[in-house]
Amino acid sequence: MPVTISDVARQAQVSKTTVSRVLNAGPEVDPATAARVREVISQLGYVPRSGAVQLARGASRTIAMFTPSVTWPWMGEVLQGVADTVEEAGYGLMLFTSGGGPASVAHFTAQVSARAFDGLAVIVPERSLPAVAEMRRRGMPVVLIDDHGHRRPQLPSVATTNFEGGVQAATHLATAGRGRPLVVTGPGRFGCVRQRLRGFASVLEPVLVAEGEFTEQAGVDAVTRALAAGIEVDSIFAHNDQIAAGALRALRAGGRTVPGDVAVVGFDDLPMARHTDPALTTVRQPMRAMGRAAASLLLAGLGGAALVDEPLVVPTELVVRESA
Amino acid sequence: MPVTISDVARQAQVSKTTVSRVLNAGPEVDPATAARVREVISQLGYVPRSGAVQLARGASRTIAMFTPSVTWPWMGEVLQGVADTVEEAGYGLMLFTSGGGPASVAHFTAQVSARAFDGLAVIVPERSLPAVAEMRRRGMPVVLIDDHGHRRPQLPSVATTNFEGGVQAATHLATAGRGRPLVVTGPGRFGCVRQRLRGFASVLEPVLVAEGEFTEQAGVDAVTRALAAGIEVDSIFAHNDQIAAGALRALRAGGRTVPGDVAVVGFDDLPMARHTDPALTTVRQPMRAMGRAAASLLLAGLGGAALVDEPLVVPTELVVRESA
DNA sequence: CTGAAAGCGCTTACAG
DNA sequence: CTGAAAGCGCTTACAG
Repeated sequence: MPVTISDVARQAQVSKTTVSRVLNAGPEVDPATAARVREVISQLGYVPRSGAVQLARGASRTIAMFTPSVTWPWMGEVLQGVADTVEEAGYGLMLFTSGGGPASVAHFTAQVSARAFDGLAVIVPERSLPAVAEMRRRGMPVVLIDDHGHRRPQLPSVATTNFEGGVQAATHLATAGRGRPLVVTGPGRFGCVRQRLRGFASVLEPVLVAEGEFTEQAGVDAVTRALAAGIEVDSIFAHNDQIAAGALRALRAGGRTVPGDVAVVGFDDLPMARHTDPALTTVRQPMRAMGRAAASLLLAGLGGAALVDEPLVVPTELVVRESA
Repeated sequence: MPVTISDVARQAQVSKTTVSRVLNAGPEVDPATAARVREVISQLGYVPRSGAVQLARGASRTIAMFTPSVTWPWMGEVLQGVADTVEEAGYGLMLFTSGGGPASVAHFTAQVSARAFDGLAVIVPERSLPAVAEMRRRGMPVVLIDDHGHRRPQLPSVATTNFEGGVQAATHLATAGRGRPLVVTGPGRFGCVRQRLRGFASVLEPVLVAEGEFTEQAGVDAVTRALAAGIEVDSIFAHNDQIAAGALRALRAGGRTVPGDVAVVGFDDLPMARHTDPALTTVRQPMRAMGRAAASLLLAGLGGAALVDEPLVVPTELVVRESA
């Protein structure tokens, strides 16, 4: 029942070859013939079966995104950036998650082997990095979306300006006359943490540093401890918005006003940053733009462009709200 | 270079038919033969090309999710639920967005016609509902994820208990001795709004009602207005967490304590609900479970089960935190 | 400019 | 239990 290329050919009184040619804008077809074929195509509502095209061409015009989880606060933005770009190119997008453990990874790996897609955008997979590198080695075009400031010389990637983000935060604070900052960082093993700190310190010194997890509780703890120790600071640079939210809470509990007594700057610009009280001034990570960039890079690679291992860097941007 | 079924057949000294049979657990194959074939398969690392299988079988073992946007606060949860379920079934998942307007919808529609996937999970598409109904009519299995309490008798769907959610909020408040509630609703055209309100009022009466958008600003406005009018309430039921966040802010600005003077209950349980101050007590919409249910329904439908139009209902759940 | 034919890599009656 | 052959719906040299 579904219409095939043969139906179109018959109806238009040409060969399947010719139909295929007008479909794919192939070598010149007689304009009149082409018009007739196009007429029949739209009349019959013909759309080539993607499975057939895929088999004949050896390519699926589909790319995949592979990520540990899709529930992370900023993941929607990345995904939307990838989805928009992929769609504009007329490609399909497959989504895979590694959160289910080895079974998930195996499922994904099988789809790679099955050639279900032509290229792959990956959010730093920690554990499964070797697996991804292996896929690349076997010829699967890959680009990493690097949210942790890791350097992966062996893979093309898109990253953001963590050092510069630290500079932006510090400059804003310094301009406002703040000179006694506390920096509440994430775990030091992350490249982004070291870079943000170095950037910040390059503008504002000396800085007090408290290292912790990337959680709200860590922010509460660090600030509560500082207050208890009698350490008086006039500003806080939190390495992500959750830490900043915790800092806000601890400051309020400690009777400090924000930004009156203490100015607070976060990092990421999660959706929740607008909902804290006061609304958070923060260094925005351009997650959607990174998603777009990754997809563009990948698409360009599929189009024949060389995929270089030098990371493509999308800049951070300071978003000024009420907390600083 | 990539290994095909022919390679396996040759190496195992059987026909492609036999290889296919062990691959698909077809009619009994001699155990010894099967073992030998399996041996060769794993030795060669053979995985059937998905495009070829798709063409030969007329099915892609892939389902699609179609949604206006992937950046909505709870969308990650839905998507994760769908992704997990689909993965467990060994299916692939394609993702499409309608946010790009007509071009997006056209892109998606083309993929439907191209039979790029076997079934479809859809987040209420508002505008494009007719298009989706049309797809269903043409034989594409569809299940709706109904986040707005609409009734779509013509399509299978999964929904949640909006009425019961209202009951849960009211019961919690009533139990705590609150008797003068203000309900800040979303737009009355949404079924979920009417149901939540009716559920609430069935327990706690009379209720003051303020209707507005589903935004934080709407919450600020409604509560600010009420306070200015000298209306004294001891509790607020907000129809989503953003409204609740606005209410919290307005209450603080008005010098009221929460939950001391006024208890506040939200709806949704967005990630931000833990980060408000005080943390929000709210009626949790089981978005991940709804995603799982939708995918399960769809998969069952592909397996031959009848897809009934009666909505599958996943219950809400009250999450008690600090605000009430 | 156009077409016949082979081929992409599987699955599936049909025979045996 | 096993295989030869046709078929799924396209694309792509190769001829003309």
